[in-house]
Amino acid sequence: MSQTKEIPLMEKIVSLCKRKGFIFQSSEIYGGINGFWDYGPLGAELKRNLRTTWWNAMMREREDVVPLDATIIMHPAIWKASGHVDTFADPMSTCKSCKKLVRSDQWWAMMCEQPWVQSLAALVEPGTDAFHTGDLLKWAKGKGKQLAPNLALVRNPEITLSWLAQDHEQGKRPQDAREFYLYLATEQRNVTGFVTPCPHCGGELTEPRPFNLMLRTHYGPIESDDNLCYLRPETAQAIFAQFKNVVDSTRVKVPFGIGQIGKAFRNEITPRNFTFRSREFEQMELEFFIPPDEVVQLIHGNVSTWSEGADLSTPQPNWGWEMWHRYWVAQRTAYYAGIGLGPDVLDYYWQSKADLAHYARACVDILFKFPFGTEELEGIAARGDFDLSQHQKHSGKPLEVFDEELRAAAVKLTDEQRAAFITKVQEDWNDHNKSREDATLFCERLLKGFYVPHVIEPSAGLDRLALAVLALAYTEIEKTDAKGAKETVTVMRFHPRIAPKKVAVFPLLKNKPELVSKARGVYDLLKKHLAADYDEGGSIGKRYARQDEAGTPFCVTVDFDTLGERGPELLDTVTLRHRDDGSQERVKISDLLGRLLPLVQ
RNA sequence: GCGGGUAUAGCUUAGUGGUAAAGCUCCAGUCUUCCAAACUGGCUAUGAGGGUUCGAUUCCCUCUACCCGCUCCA
Repeated sequence: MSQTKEIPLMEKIVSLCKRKGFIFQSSEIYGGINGFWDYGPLGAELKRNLRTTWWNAMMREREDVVPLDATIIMHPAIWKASGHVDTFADPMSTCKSCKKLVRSDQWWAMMCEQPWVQSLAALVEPGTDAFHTGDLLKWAKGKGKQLAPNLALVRNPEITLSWLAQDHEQGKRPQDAREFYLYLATEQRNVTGFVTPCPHCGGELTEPRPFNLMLRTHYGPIESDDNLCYLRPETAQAIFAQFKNVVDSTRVKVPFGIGQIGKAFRNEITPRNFTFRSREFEQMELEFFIPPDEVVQLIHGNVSTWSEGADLSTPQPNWGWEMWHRYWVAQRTAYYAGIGLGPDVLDYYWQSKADLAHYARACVDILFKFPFGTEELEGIAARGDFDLSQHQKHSGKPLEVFDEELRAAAVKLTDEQRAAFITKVQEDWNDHNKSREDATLFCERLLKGFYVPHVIEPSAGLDRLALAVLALAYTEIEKTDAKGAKETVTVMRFHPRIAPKKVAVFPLLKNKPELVSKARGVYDLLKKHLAADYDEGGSIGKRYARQDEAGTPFCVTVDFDTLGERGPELLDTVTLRHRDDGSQERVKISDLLGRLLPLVQ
């Protein structure tokens, strides 16, 4: 069979996911539902394994992180405090001409970057809004035609400019540059009112429509505004909301973390790329609480900041936020390497100051090279004390911790040292646009031993990780069969730790009862400790191929040697076959678990 | 939400205004001593709803889902 066209890799992966039971479309028999995906038998195991690796690496194997499992629906005030009610309702406009989507809050910023706006700005006298109608007319017929073809000024310069002239005669002039562009975009002002121009082509933008990205529901049987609530758009906020309870119930001390794995929901505008962006997804989030640098300074007399090559292996008491942030990037990188995602498939994107949310100090995205592009797998943000402070403010409940060392250090300060410390904090905070009052209050509490911890947030998407792992595992091998015909076989090369099934057991032949019962026995032995599979259908080669597609790293075959037919030295030994190179070795049944368990755990 | 494309079995494809074909997969059996063997038999499909028509999988409309762009960033 000659392949007439090359099927894109992503389509092959989607097809395999369905065929083998990794991922199905949600509600498929009813036509499916946009942005929702189900995990089939193999996918459910795969995801569970990934979840477990995160849980173990982030919590079980550490002394300083504890878990939480909070509800999906929480008090709606949480989302007010976190800012999601506001920021997740971005109003958007569509251009009636070029159909592009524009976020209303970014309209002016986009405008300023456009060549047509910049070339127009050159015609307007800086600072005065003074301009020559002749210049504008000339622009409209020349540059404007190329740069902003759908702008009213370009399509119909005389009429458009007449409004400007008319207002001008009456002493009205555009208040600012923004309004100036509204004039230039408006042709029939008496009919349409002012038109907002599309930054891309100058065409007319629709009225902004709200895009609320949170899914809503109501608690209680009667729907009303009083019981409106949201399905959480992230798991993180529950951690902040329960921060105090965790601190009070577990004897944790800063620095420490709270981790959580759970579902989150976002009404994405366009779910896309298979499960990569879906409306219901699972997050694995850690909020790691650290002392503010000011606290570290006071207790230790210095703050360790990051420099190239700094040792990030073991946390130090004098680490500042920057070190902790880098530390978690290193930790997460090591985690990914441990499940097979090495440096060759990962990338990092350090957000620039302009990209950062206003409260964030730094954020790095860990990216994976997906078949459809290099996209985010996890974000690691240094969020300062924004979240806890917001909840402290909105709830009215103190979310500070008390640090005995801190108080002891503060007590030792002389009055001059205290004053100098406070002045220094006020200056530093001023540089970050924070008020002097806030700084003073912060110092007051701090010198008594109280502070609101800062947070480093490694936040990973489980579904994205599952997709990454599927994409990475997918391998096609060209084979030539006995007749010389070429065929392509698929092998899912999962890291053994995350493979859905660890081992499959076969009798060499299914019509020999002795082989079957022996193989069953081996299967019963293994399945108590490993995700194991038993198969006696088809030929031995077919069974290997089936397991290769499922990504099972090991197959065990019971043959006549196992029964001792060729002598006692091979009695109770089996063939252990390795997925990736097809190699085989002879292993005693009693040694199997000892061999396999270390490889898959 | 807007624009473009797609929709036939579990998968990959064929085909037709007159009741859908094939390969692979899957299941059962015969056989088979280690990488999708062979043989026999079997299950399974025109995304949903309307319209035109004597008759629609085929033509038209609507919806849904998927893919590509605008947008988004766990």
